[in-house]
Amino acid sequence: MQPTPLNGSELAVMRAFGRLMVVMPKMLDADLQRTQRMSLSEYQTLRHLSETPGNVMRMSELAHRCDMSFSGMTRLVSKLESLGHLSRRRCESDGRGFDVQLTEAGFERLREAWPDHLESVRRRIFDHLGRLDLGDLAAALEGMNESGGQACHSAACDK
Amino acid sequence: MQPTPLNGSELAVMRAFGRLMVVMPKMLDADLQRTQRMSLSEYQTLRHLSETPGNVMRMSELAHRCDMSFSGMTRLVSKLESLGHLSRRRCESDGRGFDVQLTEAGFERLREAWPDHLESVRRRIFDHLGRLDLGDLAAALEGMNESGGQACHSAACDK
DNA sequence: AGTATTTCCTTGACGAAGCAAATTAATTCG
DNA sequence: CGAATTAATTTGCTTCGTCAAGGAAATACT
Repeated sequence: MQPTPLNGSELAVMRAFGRLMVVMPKMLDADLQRTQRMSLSEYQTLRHLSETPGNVMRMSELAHRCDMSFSGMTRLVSKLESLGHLSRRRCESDGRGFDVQLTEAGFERLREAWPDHLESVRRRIFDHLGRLDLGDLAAALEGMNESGGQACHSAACDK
Repeated sequence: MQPTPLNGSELAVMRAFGRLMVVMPKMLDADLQRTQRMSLSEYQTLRHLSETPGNVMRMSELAHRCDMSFSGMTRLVSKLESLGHLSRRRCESDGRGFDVQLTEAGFERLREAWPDHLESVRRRIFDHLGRLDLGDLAAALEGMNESGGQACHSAACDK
């Protein structure tokens, strides 16, 4: 009672994709760790902050964008705060929340790290796209990301 | 001194890809966990065993194929052994090594799990490929997997 | 106003997986 | 053959990130 079997190419894609999911995050993380002594999640956190107006975001929003649980984000932010890359202060309009603000040092750290990260991404990903159309690929990847049904990790379900 | 900046589509691909690396493994794992009470790495381990002649493999070989460290594989195999999905016995030709053998029960478990996993992969991945050519995609993914420079996690460097 | 509910974040406990060191077996060398 | 070296796993310890529970502020209800 197979739900429609796979043909040759599909099987190849499935295998390669399966492996990629395991290996690619490790490679990108290892590259960043090696060249910049920084983890991929730290990088992503700083990047998201840097891309928001004012470089300030609520914890929840940040966790959401980074696809992490609230608790995971609390821990990561604590670490980045101790490194001086960002600061956390109670939100004025809502005393329950916290505003996370990218510091100048954090911004500097990001500027310092991104060329290496970009090089890593280029070498590990872009250099292998071959004939694939970038627009089609972007659309496909975005579709996958939205395939929702939420893994139920990721922020939404920490509580 | 940017190492060649990204154009629009490239940026979109990079962002989507970055997110996918974080989210997709969680989604596939959560799907399998929900429908089959099994983790993705358990599944992959059983699958690799099932695809080898005789359904036997050395620990190191298995770790290598699953892109896990030796230690991680030792623990995973211990768990699967306690579940009766596989058995481990000293290798005859080399007393240092162990042969891991998929049991009939393990094989059955895999047969039971794969339709759900396939459905999950189909829904999360294949349903979003749009115009992408499967052959080109497979080639690209394989290229990325080989982008080597080993993350240095993954088996090779556990020691 | 006073209590109940909900929201936002933090903390505690835990599991998965990695690295480094330890273990035991095979091999190489003198 | 016995010591030194190399190989295949395992065990100890640490880190990352999740879930479950808790605390404090805001909101809703009476």
